[in-house]
This record gives sequence, C-alpha cells and structure tokens, in this order.
Amino acid sequence: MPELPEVETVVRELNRALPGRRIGEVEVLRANALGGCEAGVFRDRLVGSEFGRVGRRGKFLIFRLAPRGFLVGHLRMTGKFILAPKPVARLPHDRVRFRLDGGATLIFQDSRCFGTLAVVERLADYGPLGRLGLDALSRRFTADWLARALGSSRAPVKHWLMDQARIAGLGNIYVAEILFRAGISPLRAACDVDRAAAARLHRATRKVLGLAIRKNGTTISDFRRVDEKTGEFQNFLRVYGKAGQPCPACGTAIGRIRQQQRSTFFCPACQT
DNA sequence: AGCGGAACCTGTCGGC
DNA sequence: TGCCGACAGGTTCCGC
Repeated sequence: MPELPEVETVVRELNRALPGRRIGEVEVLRANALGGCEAGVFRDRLVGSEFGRVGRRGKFLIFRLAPRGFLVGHLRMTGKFILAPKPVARLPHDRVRFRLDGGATLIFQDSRCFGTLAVVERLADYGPLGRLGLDALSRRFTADWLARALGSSRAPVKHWLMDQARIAGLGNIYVAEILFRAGISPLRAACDVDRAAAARLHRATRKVLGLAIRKNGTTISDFRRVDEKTGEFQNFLRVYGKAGQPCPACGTAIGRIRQQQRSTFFCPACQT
C-alpha cells in the first residue's frame, strides 16, 4: 500500500503526539513482523524507552528512542500505525501494541503480515536502510542527477523508478502518475530518457509527491492515517486504476499492461 | 545487469 | 450460495 506520501503522512501525524511518550508495555500478538527477533527480546528492548521524533527514509519509518536506539518500521502492503488516545479493544489484525504513558496506545496493524518492525542500536546496523538510494524528496535528487543516473541503465524506466536502490520512495501508483505527467512511456529504456525528458520526469516527481502529501496520501482500499481517516489523493489520480477510461488529456482509452508482475497503467497516445 | 518466477500472508472481488 | 482464480500500494531471493 504505502509509498512515500503515505509514509510521510503517517510520520507527520505521529510527530504531533508521539514524541515524549514512554512505552509502558509492548504486546506482540504476531511475531513474524519482527524478522526473526524473539518477541520477549523485542519487548525488553522497548519497554521503558521513550519515543523521540519520527523520521522517514524511502518507505521506512524511523522512530528515535530515548535514551538510545531506533525502532524501524515498514508498512509493506497493508501495514498501519494507529495512534489511539485512549485504550481500545484489540482488533483481529493488531500485530504489535505499545501502551504509552497517559493512556494512549500505538497499534501496528497489518492484515497481510508483510510489514516489519525492528529495534536497532544504530541505523547503520540495519541492512535494508543501507540499500536505499536517493530519497525522492532529497535535495540531492535533481534533474541533473536523474538525467545522469538514468543513462547507465537499459531497464524500462518504470522498473528503474521503482528500484529503491536507485530512488527511494516511489511505488506502483506514483510511478504511473509521474510517467503520465512527464509524457514518458513506462516501457521506454531508462537510457533513452534524454535530458529534456529527465527534466520533465524530475518536475513531475516533485509535483506528484508534493500534491499527494498535501492530500494525505492515496487510499485505494487499505491505507489509513494514524486516526484511521483515509487519504484523498485517490481523487486526483489520472491513470492508476483507470484502464479503459478516457485519458484526461487526449481521450484515448487508458491502457493496462503487466511489467515485472505488476499492473502498469498509461496513456498509449500521450506517453511515448 | 536484469528478467521471470516464487515466496512472504490475507482479504476481496468477479465469474461461473 | 459457494468455490476458485485473479489481484492487491512491497521487498527479497533464486536461477538463468
């Protein structure tokens, strides 16, 4: 489910209420989210710690802990962090629940059980973060950087943009929207995106992500904010999920193909 | 380097 | 109504 805008939405909302809260109890209801860490060990590392600021790298959430360490989370397809101001009854998809001082509860819910949580001493210790490329909101992500980086690969540009080791944060929905706005076919080889097209791609990336964050992310079915409200960017999608509907720019029917075992939506006339 | 396929696990939806 | 397959916003691993 969540790509950069959804994770960013959750991070911003958590930062309004989480920093300064002490963890009183940790309930692990399903341990496979912990990546092999034993539930008791996970609990012991967290109980008594205090949450600091929450950050993000790509699609990972990073919770700073005091006096030390970090909780690193990934929502994968259906993960959610719900922050309930008062104690609430357990729900079927609750995986880990953190009871906080003051009575609030932070709940990690995940119907598909793909999401992950890990406690680390130093972020450098956590391999998955080290594999990430440039964050799509990083200041170093520029049109020049993009034009140069694209040139080294013959992979289809859609695949290239979704590779977290190159740019971190983009997924299937936003890549479709970005390529549409840039007028670039998802099938085009990355190295065939010239300087002018790379500039359009860069601009579209910043524009789509910025707008999606302002709209609190996209809810197709699962994504929820920390108060369980939906996002609103689904109302602004131009091609994702719109196979057969007229292209908003030219009226041609939006196409749907498969690339890397994922659905790709695009306008076969506008995107070349 | 890069692709296809499978795996991780569950829920939902459409067709018959 | 019920069963079955396809599909879902992500990542990783394996073989070619």
